Amino acid sequence: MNFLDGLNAKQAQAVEHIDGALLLLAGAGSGKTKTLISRLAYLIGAVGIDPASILCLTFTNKASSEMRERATLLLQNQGIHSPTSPLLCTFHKFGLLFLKRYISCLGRENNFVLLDGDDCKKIIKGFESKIATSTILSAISHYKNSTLSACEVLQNVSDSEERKIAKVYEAYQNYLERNNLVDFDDLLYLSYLIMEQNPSIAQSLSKKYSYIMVDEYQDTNPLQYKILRFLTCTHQNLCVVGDDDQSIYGWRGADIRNILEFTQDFLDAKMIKLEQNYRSTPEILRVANALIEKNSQRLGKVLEPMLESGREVEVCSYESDREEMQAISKKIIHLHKSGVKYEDIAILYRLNGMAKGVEDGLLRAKIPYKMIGTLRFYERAEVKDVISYLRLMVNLNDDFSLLRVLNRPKRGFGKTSEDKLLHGANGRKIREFFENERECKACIGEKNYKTLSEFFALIAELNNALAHSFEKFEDTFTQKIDILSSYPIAEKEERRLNLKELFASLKEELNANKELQEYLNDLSLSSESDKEVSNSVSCMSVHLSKGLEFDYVFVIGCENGFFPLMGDGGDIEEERRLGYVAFTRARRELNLSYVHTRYYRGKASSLPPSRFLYEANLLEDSQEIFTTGAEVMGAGAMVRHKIFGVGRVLEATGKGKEMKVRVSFGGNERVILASFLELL
DNA sequence: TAGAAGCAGATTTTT
DNA sequence: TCTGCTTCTA
Repeated sequence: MNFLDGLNAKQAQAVEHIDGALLLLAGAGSGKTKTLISRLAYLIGAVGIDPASILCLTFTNKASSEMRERATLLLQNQGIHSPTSPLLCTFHKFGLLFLKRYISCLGRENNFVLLDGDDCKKIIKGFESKIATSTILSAISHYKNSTLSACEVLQNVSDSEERKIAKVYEAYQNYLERNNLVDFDDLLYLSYLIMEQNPSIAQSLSKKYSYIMVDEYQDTNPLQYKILRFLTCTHQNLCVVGDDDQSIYGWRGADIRNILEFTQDFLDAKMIKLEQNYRSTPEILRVANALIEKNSQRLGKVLEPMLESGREVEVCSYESDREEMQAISKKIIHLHKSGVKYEDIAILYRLNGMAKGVEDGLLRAKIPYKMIGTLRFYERAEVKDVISYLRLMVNLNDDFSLLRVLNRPKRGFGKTSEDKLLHGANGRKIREFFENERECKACIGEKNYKTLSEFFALIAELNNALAHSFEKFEDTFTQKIDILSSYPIAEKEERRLNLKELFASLKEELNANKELQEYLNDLSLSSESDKEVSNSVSCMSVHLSKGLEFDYVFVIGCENGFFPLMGDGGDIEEERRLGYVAFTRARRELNLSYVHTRYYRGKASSLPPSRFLYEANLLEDSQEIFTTGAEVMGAGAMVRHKIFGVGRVLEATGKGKEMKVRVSFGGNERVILASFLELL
């Protein structure tokens, strides 16, 4: 058997570990995915374990499909074909499958509708409150991910705001239950509740899945941890893979203690460290190691370079963000001319707010680029509109979808009428209210009643068309519903393409005999229509870059305050891990830059270089730069700048930290924040 | 009803 | 600076 081919000793050791808990601590670029896939194939192909008893959980669809494809290929190459296959999916998909089967334990029907973040926001807004919906939503999410019910939260509130939020949580959860709706967190939270209330279900599931693997274990939250505990209640065959140094979702409830304490949590758990890095040059790894070493909460590992030496990590400073992008554009063009493909280059930033400047800069330099993560496919308004129609076709009682599209395209049923309708329905379903013809007419008027009636007829017509054929359905839809009518002409073409894509995917799934309802739930679970990046520079937040790699990486905005980001609730260790993730994306060259004046959210800010640059030994003597007595920098004074060298002050404006000076460096004039200069 | 104008608020976001 | 919400006006 050749399942161990091409693996190093540690990787092979992990693959051959069969029974008992295993923590595979896999540093960036250490062949984590390869090892995981080899282990999956090994269990099936070499050990002879029934694939149906293997469960493999990931966080993203991308990760699970990649694993599925590569493991299948590996097994095929070994001539192994099995009638069964392992369950390989995201945590949330697992929750969805679980609820489909067991939600009846909570007295609910299994035709529930899965809500996305937008829908949840709207529901929350319905419960009037002065607190920001985003605050409430993230609090509720946090409660669910900590397995706290509204009731439990209410018993432990300490102030009035918390109490209000808890009340909304209670109302929200009741609402979801009444309407048989489920949010993302519920997929796991309700699954947890069911297993907690029905130990026999947990046990039988644990027996069914006697080998469990979890990818990106450092990102698990307490809820996922508890579910894993249920799934392993009859055995300890849990293999988790992760990197404590790449835990960057603490703010979303991920608990780094899950990975730090794994070997204490699971009996006789073994830990194998993968520290050999096959991705980056020694120069890049030296910098990444130096940075992450400054963290105290870690299991501890050092990335060992396997590649040959390359160029030193470059640190550049510029006067403004605009100049920064100009310089980076120049470098990119230069790289491209020397044969580097655009798709091997990435620009990373800590804040999405910096994306705009990056885009402008690349546009000006005529460099093809791709902004990743700006807007998700299924979050686009026109896509959501169509989805709402589809949802209504499945469930006429879905009032959210109804209210979203009743007046889209415009049917003269505006906010006033909507308010009347809701007020009149008084908690009843709109459909139900509509059926009480006389009462409803009296409430919203003849004209609106007719609109509503025609609307319901339209939904019925769509259903009839779909029953006939998909083509008939698509025809009817496009003819009767002009979704794009209210969008500006400039946007229409792109939106039309999105709809085309949506219809194409729908057709494909329905042809594969999928139910419309099933399609809709899966759609909510799938994030991006990952079009393959070809011939363009990738631009994204550092968070989104996790798991990706590029030959050339530019990390912009390395200013103290932006990266690390300082704000309340800021966690310097997590910021540092974020820096580590950013640095370790690079294979050949890493370029870090900071600027003296950055325009962000319409305001200019002048911040010193990132402390990470000092911690990674890329800059020296932070004190000297920060603490120069700016007050004495009058005209004529001689100063030194880290980058521009020695110059003479021509003019000084502002006071203290805000003080700026105009300096001549050998004839070149620049206006610089005084704190960046050293007085000679 | 629907578009315009005015005003607050704005990390990171795998599902 | 930009978005999304509320209020105002034709």
